[in-house]
Amino acid sequence: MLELQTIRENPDWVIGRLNIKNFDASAIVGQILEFDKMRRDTKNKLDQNMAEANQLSKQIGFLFQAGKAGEATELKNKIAQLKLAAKELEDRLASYEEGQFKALVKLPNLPGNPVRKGFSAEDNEVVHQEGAIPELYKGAVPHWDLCNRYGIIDFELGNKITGAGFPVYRGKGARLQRALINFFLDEGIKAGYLEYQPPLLVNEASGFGTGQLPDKDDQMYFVNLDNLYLIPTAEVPITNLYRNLILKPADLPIKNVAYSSCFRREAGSYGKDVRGLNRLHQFDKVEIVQITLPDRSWDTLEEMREHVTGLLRKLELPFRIVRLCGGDMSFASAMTYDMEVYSAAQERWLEVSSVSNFVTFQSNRMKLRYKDEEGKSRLLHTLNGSALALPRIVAALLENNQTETGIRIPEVLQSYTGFGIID
RNA sequence: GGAGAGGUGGCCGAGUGGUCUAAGGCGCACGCCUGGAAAGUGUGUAUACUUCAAAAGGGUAUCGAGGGUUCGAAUCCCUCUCUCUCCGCCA
Repeated sequence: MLELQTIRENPDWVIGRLNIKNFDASAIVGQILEFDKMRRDTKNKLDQNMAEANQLSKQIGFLFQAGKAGEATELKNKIAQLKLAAKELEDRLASYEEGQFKALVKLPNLPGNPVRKGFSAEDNEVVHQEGAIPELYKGAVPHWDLCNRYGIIDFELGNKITGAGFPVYRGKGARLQRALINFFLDEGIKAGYLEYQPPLLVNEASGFGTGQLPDKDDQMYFVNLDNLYLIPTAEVPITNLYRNLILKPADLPIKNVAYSSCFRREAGSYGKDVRGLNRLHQFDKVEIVQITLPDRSWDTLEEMREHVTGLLRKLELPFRIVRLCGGDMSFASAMTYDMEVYSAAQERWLEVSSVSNFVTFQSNRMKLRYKDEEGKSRLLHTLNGSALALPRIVAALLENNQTETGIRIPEVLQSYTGFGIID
């Protein structure tokens, strides 16, 4: 949620920035300013009204104590009139506040300075690429065929017990999952992150805090009986740990890492994008989250990008980093780097991580603040990134490392897997 | 699932209709005291909105949430919610 003050002070600038995200904000910004004026006018009237009523009430107390019941009755009538007016003012104030809030949560986050205007993934800017694209032997196949051949991931069994998008990992496939999770967590801890294990279900307030609710609730699984949502990413519970807090600058930065299963309905996806491990309803991910002072967040974004880069290097995967254009960025993000690995048998880049700076967008929703030198409350900045999401890493590892005699496991993982080849 | 007890400031905890502008304690900040520290001692210490050019100051709201009674509610009534204890079930 954007800060009201920003919109109030620079409405045209806000509209201009949102244009980079191809979002026409002029009508909504106009609405917000209109509601703001009415809200403040009404609040002023109501406050004056209540101040008068409060004062009269106090006088009645004294009059009763002094035994002057007659004068007290007179005042009572006066207060009754004030109350009547107050009720009407209160109702109006509430409707203005609601109108303003509803308009405010419709606005996406403003893109940061380096973000370019663009309409789709085509317009994203490749800022880095490294690692040799492997040349596979003749007869190399996509990962879903490999999974089948070596019996390590069973998509059919998942269909049987749950449905499409819920694969079953088996034998060395299961072991590889566990190895990757441990490797990613250990690397996070080495980089100074504190490990957490969050709940996999969250309440509505948490969904709102990180920006999944309202409006994107059709992307989350919902547990009807208890009004809980299955998390689409550990970002949601881990960031919301700090909801409604005022932190001390000395506590910052907060650096957390968490493994969790992630659940996504992925409504509307289809085709080759969803084949095999490319898009799942349930998958595993290690997530890094940072909370920083405002002047640190852009450097922190680069630091997090470096961390993820290091992981991809150690896994010996060819990868590239793209800076998302305005049109491809998420609702809540101010800037996002996508990390993509090359999947040699599918001959395409697969997104395995998204590292974003949300600046104050989430913290404003969560009321996550700190005290500055003057003792004023200010919003903190939140960031997060996948480090890393498993399925597409597994897809790339399987495809890129396949040989005629089996699938080679990268050196760095072998102490975790306990084996060097899948055959 | 059943029964009961609770939710008060950063924390603990008092408060059953008007001086609550929330006692007291702990913690924290800044002083005093001290050679330095501890102890002692003094002062200060919630959030949001709003008013104001700004600062100072002021106003309104907030004692889990929402509604109600009343001139007046932390306090009385209703609904919801969360926590704890016991029973049941159970990894």
